[in-house]
Amino acid sequence: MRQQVAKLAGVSEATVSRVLNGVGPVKEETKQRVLAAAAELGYVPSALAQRFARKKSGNLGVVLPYMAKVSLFSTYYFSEMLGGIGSEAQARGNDLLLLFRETDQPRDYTALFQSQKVDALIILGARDMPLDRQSFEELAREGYPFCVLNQRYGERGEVPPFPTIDADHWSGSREAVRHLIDIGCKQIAFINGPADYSNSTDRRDGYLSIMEQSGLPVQERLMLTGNYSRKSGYELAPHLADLIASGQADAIFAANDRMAIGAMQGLRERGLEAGRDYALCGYDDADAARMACPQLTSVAVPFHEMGRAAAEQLLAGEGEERAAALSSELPVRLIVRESTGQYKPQS
Amino acid sequence: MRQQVAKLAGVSEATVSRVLNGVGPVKEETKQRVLAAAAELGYVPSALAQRFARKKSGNLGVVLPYMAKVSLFSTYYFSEMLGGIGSEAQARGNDLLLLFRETDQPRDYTALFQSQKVDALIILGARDMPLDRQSFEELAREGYPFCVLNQRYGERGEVPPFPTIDADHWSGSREAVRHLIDIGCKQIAFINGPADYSNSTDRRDGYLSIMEQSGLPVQERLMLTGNYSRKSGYELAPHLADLIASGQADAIFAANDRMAIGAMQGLRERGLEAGRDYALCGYDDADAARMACPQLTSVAVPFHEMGRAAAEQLLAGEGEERAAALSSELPVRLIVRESTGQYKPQS
DNA sequence: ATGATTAATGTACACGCGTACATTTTGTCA
DNA sequence: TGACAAAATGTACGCGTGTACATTAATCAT
Repeated sequence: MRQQVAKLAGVSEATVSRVLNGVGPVKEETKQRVLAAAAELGYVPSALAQRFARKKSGNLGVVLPYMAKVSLFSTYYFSEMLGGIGSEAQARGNDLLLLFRETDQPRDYTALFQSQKVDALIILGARDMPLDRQSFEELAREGYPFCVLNQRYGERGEVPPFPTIDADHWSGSREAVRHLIDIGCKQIAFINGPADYSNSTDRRDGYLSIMEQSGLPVQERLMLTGNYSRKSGYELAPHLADLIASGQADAIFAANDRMAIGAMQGLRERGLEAGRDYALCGYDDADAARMACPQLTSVAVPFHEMGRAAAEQLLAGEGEERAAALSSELPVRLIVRESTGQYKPQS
Repeated sequence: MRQQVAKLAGVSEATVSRVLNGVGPVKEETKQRVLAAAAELGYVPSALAQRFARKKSGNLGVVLPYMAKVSLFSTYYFSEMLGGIGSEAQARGNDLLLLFRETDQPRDYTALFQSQKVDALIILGARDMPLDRQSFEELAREGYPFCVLNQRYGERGEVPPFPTIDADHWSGSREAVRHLIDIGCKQIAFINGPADYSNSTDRRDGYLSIMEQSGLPVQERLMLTGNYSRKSGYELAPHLADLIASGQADAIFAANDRMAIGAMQGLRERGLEAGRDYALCGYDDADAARMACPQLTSVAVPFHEMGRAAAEQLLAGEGEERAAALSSELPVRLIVRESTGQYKPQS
């Protein structure tokens, strides 16, 4: 096929290749002839052969947990990140390879590189567990380019053991709780997610930090745990209702919007309304926050930008600076809506 | 690398290839020697070279509209389908190649095949527009394996001009409206989406069909149009509020959950509550339906199964039957919840 | 024991590109 | 005009597989 183009243009195959790749010195007139011939014959180079010859797959792999039935994660979360990754990858001429990982059944990431299926890897929905950590350490040891999103390893502030792009959930949590305190709440219940997400521990630390800083006592019975699903928030409602009804809680800060909405629904069944009987703040600012009944005060996380930044960092060419490692913790922003906006605790 | 394995196992490279691919007769003992040698050396075949040699990319392409800022589509919709496609592709050893298409800027689908980037293609979020149609007709003409999801071309009941997998939205719409009629509603407003989705026209036809069948007059002023976004539903609220307040409407059927929720929110601002002052039914049964304030009656669409079926159909090997074309219209199911369940119109 | 059949393995090469290197053409300066 | 550098193009080959075909080893029926 390329041969036919070469013949039609009256040049060698090598020149065809040079023209199509814009490499090496080529006479303008020759270039036009080749281009015309290629168009004439409808020649499209085989990406398979190109990649094989270049020894580059041209693929950016994206690993995401496969949520069979229950979706613990918000689809918002992933589609935002995917969008960011996709736009950057596309701009740089890379394709996106989607890799589902069954939960607790981690894929062999190194094999993805060894088989040259991907040139770089972005991992979503990772947790801080021995198995995950081990995989990532191996990747780092072998020097493969990869990046874990929205998850931190190692202590906050320290230089991470491998590339990650996270958001500043500690500050986000502080801002959320500070807002609750600002509007007069004093007994703030906290629904966190599983501790094997740094997301969860960071939010807990932020909560504890601002509570202490504000001179409010931290009470064990106000610290609850769900699994980031709506249902888990819903199931905590009976307990929360007791706390609120007995005056032991006047606000709820949930580690994500889905749990916040679940709790809200459960509390409504018990006659308690967010924004009236208690203040409620979620996290993530998913579209669900705007769909909720009293619209949800929440913390907006730049998922899209996180994805974009990760892709940029991984696909950055030779010429570009690798200044990414610094800003690997992106800022978040509190969005105040009805679920806290109209609430006034009866001090 | 493969050479080293061959040497270590004391065989030729061809035998290594045979063992690893399980092809041709190989003595058991030889097989074990080769496997041991491969494991010993940590040999992983290059997918790049394999695909090049086999002239198969091993990729199933998935085209989805890139929603820059506004997300007209529910992420639920796409992530469900993606999940279905992914599980089936993974089971068959294919990779998923994600291809974003900027709205109104269609990619050259044939080039994807010509460049051998994909072996088959699934298209999500397509519309019935000249540009889309043209692309698909070309694909069909060239004989490339592809499938359009949740969109129909040609008349209902006719054999489609190219492979599609759709759900029976005509019946879904009928069921939804029939339910509204069953609970006593007589003046049912209908918020539809843009007419260039067969989804929309099918729902409209279903609406008209059941209204007529039930002897209810169809009134122009009750037929509204949004663009499937929450906002578009919200913006119709003033008009809807007038209709309801003046007794000209007692129910709303929205073509998706997001518009339903938008309308519900707008109506709430005007003192009208779904399930109390009017009945409300959405469509899609997205997770948002369960998060909404009165939980939303909706029509569940088997997005996951649609994706799975499409992938199955496209990746079906030689041995398997190609019995898919028949059942290209999957059934949907009405899910009754609070937004209609408790409503009793004052007849 | 011998030929015929089949199993097991080896040899050789194509796949379609990119590119190092060799070669030819063009341009420049004296 | 000739010598030389630079630009333009051609030639040749490697990339790592899969596999058609050739070859050798094993099995079996007679």
